[in-house]
Formats: sequence, C-alpha cells, structure tokens
Amino acid sequence: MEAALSGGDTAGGDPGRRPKRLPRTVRERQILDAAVFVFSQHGYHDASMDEIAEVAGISKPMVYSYLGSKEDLFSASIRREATKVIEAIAETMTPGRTPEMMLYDGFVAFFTFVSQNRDSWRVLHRLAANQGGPFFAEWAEMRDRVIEVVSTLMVHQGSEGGLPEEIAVQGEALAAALVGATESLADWWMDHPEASPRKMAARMMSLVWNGFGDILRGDYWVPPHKR
Amino acid sequence: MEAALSGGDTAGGDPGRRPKRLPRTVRERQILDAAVFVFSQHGYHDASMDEIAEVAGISKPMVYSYLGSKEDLFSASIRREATKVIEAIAETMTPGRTPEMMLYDGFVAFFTFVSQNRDSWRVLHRLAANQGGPFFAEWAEMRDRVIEVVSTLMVHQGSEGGLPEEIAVQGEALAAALVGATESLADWWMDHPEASPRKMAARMMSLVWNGFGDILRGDYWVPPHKR
DNA sequence: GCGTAGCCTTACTCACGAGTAGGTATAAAT
DNA sequence: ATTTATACCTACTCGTGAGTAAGGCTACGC
Repeated sequence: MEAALSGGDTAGGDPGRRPKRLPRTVRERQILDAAVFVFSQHGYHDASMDEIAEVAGISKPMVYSYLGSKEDLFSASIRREATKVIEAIAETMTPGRTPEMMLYDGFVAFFTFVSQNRDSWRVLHRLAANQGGPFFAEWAEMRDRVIEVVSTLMVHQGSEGGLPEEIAVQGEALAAALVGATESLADWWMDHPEASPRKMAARMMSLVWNGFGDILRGDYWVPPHKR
Repeated sequence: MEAALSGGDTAGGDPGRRPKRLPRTVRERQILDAAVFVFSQHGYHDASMDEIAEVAGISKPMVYSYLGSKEDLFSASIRREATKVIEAIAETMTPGRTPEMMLYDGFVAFFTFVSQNRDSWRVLHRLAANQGGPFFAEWAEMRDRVIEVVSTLMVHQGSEGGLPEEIAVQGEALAAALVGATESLADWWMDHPEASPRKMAARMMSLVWNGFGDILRGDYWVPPHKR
C-alpha cells in the first residue's frame, strides 16, 4: 500500500536521521498523491482523511492546514488530475489535420494516459461526475472541451445539416455519447489489458467513425497509412 | 417532524382513522419505492435509513425487519429496477428482424423507459455502477446481459465462417463501448429533456450505426420507412 | 376469553470520521 | 540569543447515522 507513492518518505538520498520537516510545496504534492490514490480506491465518502494522512506519511492536522476540508482536497485532486488528462490530449490536437486523424490521435493519447494513470482515471471517472456541488464544475470543464472539439468538427465540416442551433445541440449530444463510449471502453480495457492503446483507439474508431453498420459487414477501421 | 403522524402518507383514500397495519408484501413494496427514490436523490452514502423509513411512512425497525441492512436494501433496489429495464428492452427484441431495426427498437425502448423511470435510472447508472462491493455485481450482471446480446448479434451476423476468437473479443469491447455511449447519452438527456425517445434513439443510431464519418458528411440516420 | 403471531413504535447504543485545540520542535531572521 | 515563523504532533470534541432492545397494539384461531 505504502510503497510506490511519491518516491518514498525521505526526500533525496540524505542519510540524516531526521528526514522530516519538508517544505510545504512538497508536502502538498504528497498529500495530493495520497488523496488521488485513496479516493480512487474507496470513492469520496468511504475515503477517510485519516487514511489519506497516513498514506501521505503525515498527520491529519497537516492535511487540513495545507489543503483545507475534505471537499477542498477532493476538488484540488480533481483539478490536478483533470489538467493532466486535458494536457495529454491537447498536445496531440494540433490543427490543420483531418477530423478523422484528430479523433484517432485523441483516442490514442487518451488510452495511453489511462494505461499509465489508472488512479487518476478512476478518480475522474464517475467520482467527479457524480457528486454534486463543486466537483461537478471541475469535471464539466473538461467535458466541455471535448464537446467544443466535436462541435467544431461538425460545424467545420457538415454544416449543411441545418441551423447552427441544431448543430450545437446535436454536437453536445454526440460528444456526451462519445465520451461515455470512451470511458466505458476504458473500463472494459482495465479488465482486459491485453490490447495496446493503438488497438483500443482503433476499436473506438471502428465504432464511432465507421459505425456499427459497417462493422457488421466486416468493415473495421484501420489507420490511413495501412489502407 | 411531520405533524400528521397517522394521516397523509398512507395509501388509499380511506377516511378511517386507523389506516395502518398493512401486510408485509405491501410494506416491502412501499419501502423499496421509498428506497429507490431516496437513493436516487442523495446517493448511497448520503441516504439515511431514517429518511427512507420516513418516506415509506413507517418506522426504521420495520425496514430492518423486512429488508435487512442498508446494503441489502440497496441491493434489492438495484435488482428490482434492473429487472424492469431488462424486461422493457427484452420485449422489443423479437428475433427474425434486421440487426439495424433490432438495435433501433432497443434504443427506443431504453430511452422510453428512462424517460418514465428517472429515479430507477439514477439508481442504476449513477449509483450502482460506482459503489464498490456487492452492488457493482448486480449492475455488472445486467450490463453483461446487454453486452452478450449485442455481441452475439454481431457474431451471428458478421462472421459466417471465420475468426470467432477475434470477433468475440472485438464484439465484447464494442458492446461495452456501445452500452457506455447509451448510458452516457441518457444522462445527458436528463439535463436536456427536450427531445423525444425516438429522437434520442435516432441520435444513437447516427453515431453507432452510420458512424461519425457519415455524420460529418451530413449523413444522419433516419428510420427505414422514411427513406 | 386467551394465547400466539405478526405489525409497529419509541428510545436507545455505539462506532466512525470530520474537524480542532493546544502544544512541541526546528529552522530562519533579527 | 532571542524572537518569529513554520513544520509537525497527540489527543481530543462532537455530530451523524447504522443497527437494536424491548415492548405495545391488533387480529385471528381455538
């Protein structure tokens, strides 16, 4: 339980007998690491501040002193992890490419992130989305960015379809479904981790780009350079 | 808290002064109704047995006497609501039709159910899927049944004579994504309830049957009889 | 009538966990 | 050397909510 978090309890290779007394910024990082871990294991309510403090290798009052209440702590955890995901995906979202490739690369980036940050993903997925109050706001921001991208793609390309209003609503709905499908597939992947991130991304593309109709005809999606 | 200790919440319009003393089966139904409602409002942890008892119009020990612990009660709620959904969808799943129409009708049935049973859906999706332990098992069982149906549909249709192994894995993954997309779209719908169940089903078909590629070309899905 | 079984209640116990009071020890500043 | 600030702790309070003890009221069989 305790190992593998935050690079151990003592900072640096210093052999002194008093490894304690670390500066605030370091402790805050450790606390957040612990919080993400514990929240991901037990969910918001079943996670206790005592356990978070213990995992962080510090006493409870320090947690309160640095990060505030349990809500504040959870909020901070979400914000930090959400930023990670967003940045991981945003890096690949360079403009001037085909929507198809943007989507594919976005999926690859996402699944790569999930495979390397399971705890982060667990915290974000459905913990943040579910609880009422301030957590939802953090989550919604990330979701809105996805919706934005999807809507942009639609307006950019297929604006023949009708009023901009209708397109926007349609885009929102599709983005929601898209995100849900991706999340769900990520969950499934955690139980069947044989496939590579690229393979998972290709599966997503088969479903949401080609569509089920094509799939039933045996027409799965493959990257352009292999066609 | 409530002024009306004996009046008010009892079912039946009888004006008699002693409407209490109902048989066990009736009380159990009332308790489950109350439980679904309260759980859907507050989530598992924030729902208190006291409130469930109060909403059911009964005292707390009765709840424990009839339905057992809080976990048992939640479990029973999930099981009952899950059965409802499955049956609603299963009714429309008559064999001998095209996969396309089976899928569409399944979506219509599902979205119709959700629109008429918001609390059920909240309990099932937003809660059961998230809480760990025995609750997740109930949920997973239901989800697996849907996934199984979808993947057999795919294998049956798409692989006349080849690659059963690969198709099976592929099918499971895609079914998981498909279910996730549907769930997620249902959640979105609860915040944007303007559209009809048919419209929502059509949106799902646009995404997962036609695919995003077609959508960007303005090619949305429409029911066959309108083509 | 009288027992027994089932419906139903008030009024507790008890554990758990968020948040805090109040104090110690070490490093930096003067 | 003394003050000040910061890191850090043990040991509490206190509300909340799951679960229970112990008994009352109503009906129905005999």
